[in-house]
Amino acid sequence: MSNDKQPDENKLIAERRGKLDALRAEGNAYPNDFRRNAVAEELHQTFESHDNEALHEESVEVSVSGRMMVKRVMGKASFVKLQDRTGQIQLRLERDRLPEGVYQAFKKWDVGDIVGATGKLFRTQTGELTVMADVVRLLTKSLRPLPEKFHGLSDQETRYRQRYVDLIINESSRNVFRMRSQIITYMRSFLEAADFLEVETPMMQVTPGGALARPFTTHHNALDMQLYLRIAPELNLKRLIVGGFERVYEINRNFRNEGVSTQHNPEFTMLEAYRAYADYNDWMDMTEAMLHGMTEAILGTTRVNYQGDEYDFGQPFRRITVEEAIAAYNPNLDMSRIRERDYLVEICTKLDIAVKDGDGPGKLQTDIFDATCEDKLREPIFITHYPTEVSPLSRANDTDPFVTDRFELFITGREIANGFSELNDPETQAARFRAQAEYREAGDDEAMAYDHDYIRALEYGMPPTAGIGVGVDRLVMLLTDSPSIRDVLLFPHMRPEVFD
RNA sequence: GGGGCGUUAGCUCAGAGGUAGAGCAUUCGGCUUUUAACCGACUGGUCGUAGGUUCGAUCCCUACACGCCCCA
Repeated sequence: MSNDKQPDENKLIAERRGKLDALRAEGNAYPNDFRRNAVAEELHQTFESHDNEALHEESVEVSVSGRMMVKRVMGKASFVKLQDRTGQIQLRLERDRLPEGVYQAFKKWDVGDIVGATGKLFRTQTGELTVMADVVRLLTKSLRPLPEKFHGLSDQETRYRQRYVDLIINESSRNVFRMRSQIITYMRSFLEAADFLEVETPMMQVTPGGALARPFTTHHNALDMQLYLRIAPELNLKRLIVGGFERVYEINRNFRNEGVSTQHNPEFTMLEAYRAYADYNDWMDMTEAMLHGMTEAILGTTRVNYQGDEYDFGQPFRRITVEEAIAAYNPNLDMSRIRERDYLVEICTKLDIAVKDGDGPGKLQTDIFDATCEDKLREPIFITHYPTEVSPLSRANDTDPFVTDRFELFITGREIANGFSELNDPETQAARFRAQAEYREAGDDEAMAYDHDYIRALEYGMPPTAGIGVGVDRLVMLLTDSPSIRDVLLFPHMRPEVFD
């Protein structure tokens, strides 16, 4: 056993391996017959108002277990703190209360070991609820020392690569992931309450669609064919609307073959939801209601602190069009010419935005919006009416077909959600796909592929529908005040570690 | 892809062209109500990797790796 050495072995680990060898010699070093009947937080709550005298009279015996995070030996008695999933509970060990030899053995145990104990509750002189151990057992030997007790673990790389250590040490990190779970649970309950059906659609697709992005490719050996990891579930979810489910949603991973940054991870989580007989205005209302309710339920307030600034999720969010936003942040522009390609090219040149031959006025408008408006949209705001040219799956506006009935929600200068009334005219959709195919041939590898089956589905008739996508990771970042997406992903993508 | 910063003991961090430092942890001893427990003694290093400059490099230079941040 002990010769299966890890490459980063050191003296501290060697000492613990020696202790493990001794445990093996004595019997089962990894027992699984200890059962607890209480967890820390529950005990603190239940006995919050019980003083030492009351506890003595009640004579409450409990069994607890967890990781030993503190070990203070004072001669013939010791204090220990065990950390379980709810918090920490203190033990007191006295040599003369424990069976012969147990206390001597305990002295060899290390901080980080998993320990179980049974005994009566009491309060120490300073009032801390504590278990006076009559039984104490080492349940799992920890071979690796934990980070230093005061400063903890702050090295970012180790926190991401060895998330298990981060979670052991950093309460704040545990809280981020608890809150992430609550946020997703809230989304589910919000949508379930509105009679949405949760579905799961393929991660591996023959034709990647539903977004403008570069896909990951993979290969199916038995069928000898190329497959793509999905960049969005959109087209499949709308097939389900055609199928008659009318209200569906999926919370799951998308994969995009792009750079890694504080805002981007190659795989990330999206909520996508589609609702028949609704339009993009209905979804703006629902999104507002969901975020309002979510912040209240999870944070207890609709005021969200993010990186030193406060954002109000309680008020109705402003709604302005892309062109209004461009006008607001570029006061010198001649808005009467804002759809003229020549004029837009001129502006882009001034702004140092690269213009490609195939870029029409809609694309150029969007580029100008991205460059001059996006990062200034701090308070929650819906930007509406994105150009049809850059919205191949959105329904064109009835009175102004240059734009679509689409919105994006921005908060802290970041895109949080994207929704629109769906294009359900199969012939128009086919034409939009053809246009995308031309962009692709012109060299745009983010352009959409023509999806024949999706057109066929629309030909059966998709009821008037609107949908939304919400970037779950970015929302979690906002509500947990996390500066990087890696802080809200349990195992963020990292370059492989070299073990030499 | 470009730029900036970083990489020293298990962890958190100092350091200076001339024998590598602290605190915590570990090891040993003491201590029966501690709270970063305390007291005493000891131990622990390929200074990210590879080259170069130099009498001498962990320090200066170059490249590379990994990470963090900013930009595209």
